[in-house]
Amino acid sequence: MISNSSPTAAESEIPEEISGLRMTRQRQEIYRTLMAQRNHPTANDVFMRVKDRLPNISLATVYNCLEALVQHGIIRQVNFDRESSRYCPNLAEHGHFHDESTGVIHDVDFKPGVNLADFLNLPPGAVVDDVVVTLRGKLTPGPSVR
Amino acid sequence: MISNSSPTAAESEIPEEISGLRMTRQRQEIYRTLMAQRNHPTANDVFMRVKDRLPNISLATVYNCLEALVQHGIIRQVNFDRESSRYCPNLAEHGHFHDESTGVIHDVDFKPGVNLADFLNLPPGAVVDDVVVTLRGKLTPGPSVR
DNA sequence: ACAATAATTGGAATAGTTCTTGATCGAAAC
DNA sequence: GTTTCGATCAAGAACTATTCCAATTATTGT
Repeated sequence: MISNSSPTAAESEIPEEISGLRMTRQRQEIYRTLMAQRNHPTANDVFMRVKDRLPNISLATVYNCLEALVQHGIIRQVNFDRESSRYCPNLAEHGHFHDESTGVIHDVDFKPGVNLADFLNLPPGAVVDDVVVTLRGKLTPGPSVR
Repeated sequence: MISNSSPTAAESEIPEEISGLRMTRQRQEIYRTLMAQRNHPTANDVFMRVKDRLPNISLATVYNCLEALVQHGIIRQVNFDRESSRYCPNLAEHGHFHDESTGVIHDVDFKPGVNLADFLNLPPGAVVDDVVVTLRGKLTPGPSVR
């Protein structure tokens, strides 16, 4: 559901400037591209998609813009093992499930109210700033209820 | 505790052959190296450490051996973002906490009896083969009780 | 509009890892 | 004991994703 769904009008709103980040044409188009097709594209995927609207953009700029957006908390960078980084405009804290049959990456939300310490034996004194949860497996068709 | 602790005698036992993997001198030494200092070394770290005993080993062989050991489930490969892969002889399912102040990586065990579905809204029909949990943060000294 | 600052480009550079090739090793057959 | 054959090893080349660099261009404040 979440992965690859179309953005709502509200989600597509691109602020003129966010906490000191200049919203240049390139950054806008890259952000728009991520929102339009939320299937966790790589930098190169974004590069190819955004060329439609910005034929002169360079891959370096795509990397620069993606990093700027990540730094300002507007998008998230997602890594699977040592594969190319992927980018995701879902800002809610969430994990990812990589379906090995189709290659599709699904967002996985945390159940509300759960705490890290509920299921992990953290080292004493650990203050956690960032949590990454990545799952790999298969999505069985299963009996679809309708 | 777990991270960087010395191995017990039992843990150091290196089987002659495991599920079709020939335990060559190089693979033995690399495995021994991982067990001796369990602080999640990179391939290059392993390369440098193992040169003491195998002065002629090549980095390519270290990569080959590490991959062979990973493929046969004898060690685990752990990745942090796009940094170099690190290798870990702790086979128990566990996550990692990366202490940003010291750079030390601590193993983090799952609490016994917890289930993925207890804290994640998995997509329906998902069969999870592999779970990666990575935490980033700081280890505050805290009031040490003694 | 103008100066100052920041972003973009295209190509070169880098780092980590994988690939290729020929040499070597080891187990089993002869 | 020698031969055979596949697996492993070493060295370096190649590859890929990403970053860096220097020159150009865009954006913002005055």
